[in-house]
Amino acid sequence: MGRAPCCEKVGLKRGRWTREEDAVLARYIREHGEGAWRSLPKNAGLLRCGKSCRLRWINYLRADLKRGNISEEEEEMIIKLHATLGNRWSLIAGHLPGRTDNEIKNHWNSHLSKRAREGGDGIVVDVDLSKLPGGGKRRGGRAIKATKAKGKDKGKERKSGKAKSKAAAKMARRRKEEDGKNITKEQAHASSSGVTSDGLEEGALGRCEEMVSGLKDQPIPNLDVTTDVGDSEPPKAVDLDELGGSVMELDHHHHERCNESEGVPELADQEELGDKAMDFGQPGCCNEDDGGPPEAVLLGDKDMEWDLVGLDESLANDDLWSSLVWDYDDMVAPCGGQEQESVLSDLFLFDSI
DNA sequence: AACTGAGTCAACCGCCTATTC
DNA sequence: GGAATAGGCGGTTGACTCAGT
Repeated sequence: MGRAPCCEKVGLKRGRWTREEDAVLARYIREHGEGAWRSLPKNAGLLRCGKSCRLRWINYLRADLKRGNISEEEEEMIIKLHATLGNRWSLIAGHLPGRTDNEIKNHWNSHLSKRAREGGDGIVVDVDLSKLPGGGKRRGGRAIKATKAKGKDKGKERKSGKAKSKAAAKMARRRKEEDGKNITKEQAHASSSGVTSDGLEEGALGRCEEMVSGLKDQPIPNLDVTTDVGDSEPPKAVDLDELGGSVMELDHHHHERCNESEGVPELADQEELGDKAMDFGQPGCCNEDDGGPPEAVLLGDKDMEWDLVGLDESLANDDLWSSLVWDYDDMVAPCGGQEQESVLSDLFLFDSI
């Protein structure tokens, strides 16, 4: 009964990851890059499921993670995005630099859901998906990433017609099943206000994502890095132009996950970075206990909070920079966040409705 | 000091889509 | 065209922590 496990689980270790395992995983990914998760444990010598490795990397070891408490600004953003997107945590996380879907999901379930139910502060963008083509729920699935195409079927952005209709039939069946069930108010709201089908993503929400991308393309007004980075500090936008040819010196004295014997990359690939050279300073200093202060990234004489394992990779593939799009100082206007709200409203105005 | 209940969060599970063969 | 595989997602679980009694 039941489906086969995602991988051979006999003899695999489960539960919390040890620091040694973290180090092995981080080093392997630094050397070989992300991907091939299924074969990764074997190749890296880890007694873990590939999925577990992926989760560990994404939720904990990745370079651009922002650790510490979720700030009030971030909470506001989560509430607003959730009102629009529903439980699509990965999408929400995509708009909160340094936060993972798991982290946001946990935070939501532990306190924000209650607060959202009670207070309902923040904007709610109501979108009745039943009025949209294929209004329904998108679950799981691999995000389409051009970079992943690697030359194979690059133009094939969506399913083939047949596969699509097959999946659509499946979804229809599923929706029919769900229609027969009693759903909670919250689920209903999420379903009606944000969750979407493939069709929608090509349409209205797809445009929404385009608008987000559009924002990303906008010149980011200022590089606001501080010397005092508390846990509650909102994420900051980074303008590469501001960096100019400056050297980013990465201080990792307090890196909580880096194994001393492994170290961190000393210098990112100059070709990848152009004139933005990165000096990682003394490699491999950090093997401290959990809970150490956040990482500092020195930009000339300025510090900013960051975690550093694999930062070179993030820089190389632009993921890091492309995710740093929200500048809260700019968005949260003195007049009570109206500007932020207007940005969000703009994001979710569907002219097709 | 011992117990308990609530809160937190890392990790797991099962299902999904995309891609490859 | 269909099966197999890989990877991504949201939901759920359970270990752990901590405040309250």
